Amino acid sequence: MPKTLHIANSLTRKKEEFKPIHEGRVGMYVCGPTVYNSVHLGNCRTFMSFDVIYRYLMHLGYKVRYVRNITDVGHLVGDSDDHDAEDKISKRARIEQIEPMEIVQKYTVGFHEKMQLFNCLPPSIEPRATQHIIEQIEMVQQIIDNGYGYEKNGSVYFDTIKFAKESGVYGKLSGRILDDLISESRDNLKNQSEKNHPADFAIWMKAAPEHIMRWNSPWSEGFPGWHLECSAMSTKYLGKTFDIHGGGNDLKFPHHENEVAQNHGACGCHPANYWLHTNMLLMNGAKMSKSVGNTITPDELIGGDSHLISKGYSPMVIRFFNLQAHYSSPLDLTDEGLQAAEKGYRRLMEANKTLQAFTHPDGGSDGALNSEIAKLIAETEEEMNDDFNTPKALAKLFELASKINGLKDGHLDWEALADDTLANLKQLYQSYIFDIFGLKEEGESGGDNGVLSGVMELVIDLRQNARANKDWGTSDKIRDKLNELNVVLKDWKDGTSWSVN
RNA sequence: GGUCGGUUGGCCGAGCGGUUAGGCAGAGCUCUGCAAAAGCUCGUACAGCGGUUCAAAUCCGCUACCGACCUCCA
Repeated sequence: MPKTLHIANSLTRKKEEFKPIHEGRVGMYVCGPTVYNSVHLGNCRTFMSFDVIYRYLMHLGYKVRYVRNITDVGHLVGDSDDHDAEDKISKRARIEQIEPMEIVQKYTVGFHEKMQLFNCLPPSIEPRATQHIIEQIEMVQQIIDNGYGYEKNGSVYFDTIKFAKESGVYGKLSGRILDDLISESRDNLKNQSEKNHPADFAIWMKAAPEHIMRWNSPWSEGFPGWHLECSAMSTKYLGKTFDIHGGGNDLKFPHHENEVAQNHGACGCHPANYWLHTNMLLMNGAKMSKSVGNTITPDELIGGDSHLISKGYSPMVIRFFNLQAHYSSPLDLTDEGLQAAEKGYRRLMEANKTLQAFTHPDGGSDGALNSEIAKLIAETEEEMNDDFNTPKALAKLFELASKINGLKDGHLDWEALADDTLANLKQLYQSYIFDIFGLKEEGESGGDNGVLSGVMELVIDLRQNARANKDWGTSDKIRDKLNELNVVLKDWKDGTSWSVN
């Protein structure tokens, strides 16, 4: 387990020590959503994963500039380089019979709501493609000037084959083999319209007459290619070369590969030192897709409004569920798995409440328990340094939960625990659960001015009297009735605690 | 078809050469008026077949399944 942060770099396919370009600072770019529809649950997983990465980098003391774009133009339906292909936003606008920018607004707002629900921190900058048309046009020009772009009938294409041959870079990220790309031409050269080669891709597209979203450019009235926005905006806000580029692994090809090509083509340098790819969210063993019939929206998952699940799961349970798997592994969403996560989440939160309420009876000494706990604390940190291993770090927190419960239970001896170890443990739990994992307490009404707790104190007191008189009828009635109201009573040796479910 | 990756106990999911992952579920016990919670103990694993090694879930080969990408996708 490493003492310093190590990251699995998709570019090199190796785990490497993380070294930022500028000491103490990190620039991170993550491909955001195309806002033509409600957010896909898979999007949420990716952004939750990067949220934890963002939070952990800050925890390590880095000043992080986290850029996550909003794609609001250029993403086409179907064949991406076909003039008749429709822009995703435009298409939706036509269906809903409103302006494209109304679509963008509507689904951007919806996206932000979901991000907030899942407790994802907003990125430092959230640039939109339509706000950076000028930068994109400039980049197209640079690519042309450097000999990697060519214009045909108002559209501009990236000369992939030329770039691939000259740079030796193309295909590195996604593991494509250059020969395969080149030989592709024999198969479908015939039906290519304007491109010199099927592997070439549009960086500027001339708009068909009926195309609504269009801007003036030196080549035509048109719109930028999808891959271009990320190159242009990452360069603008993070520089020509920055630290981390992230996204779902389904973007590796062609999106990220083409992004790399564009950056090289424009400025002759590699955009990011470390590439991170999150893996897919599966539903009952397969990637969610409409044809398989295993899709579920965030709202349906939370509301329990789907035949795929037996009940609704809260956003924090879903977040916890996500933390139990490594970001680079596929995660299978199942009803049983979610139920397990729900209980695990509660157990962890309960342990934290117990822990934070601890006061050390007497300054303990350095016993076996002390070193055991100190070791687990250190290991938690090291697990996160190992490529953000949240499931492993979480496992350590659970091992610590046993210790916490043991102390509360009287099973473990306070004498064997030193004051500063307890303080460290409190600090660890607090920062991991809330700051790094981004979990939070749920179902807390708040703002009742302590009325509820006052009432509960009274009720528990009355019930305590009944119990003292062995009036089990009354005491059980109170407990049962409260249970119906989702208030759970637990009788401990030294009193009764309550919580709202 | 091509290219990657995966196959771990009832379920989810870590580990990637020697050591308990963890969560959930299950069994027994302790505590308790009962319950809940908690604690203690326990069981069932590394797809199959070969190989390398003192030692393999972990490395290599083959086979069988599964998935992703190759076309829009987080």
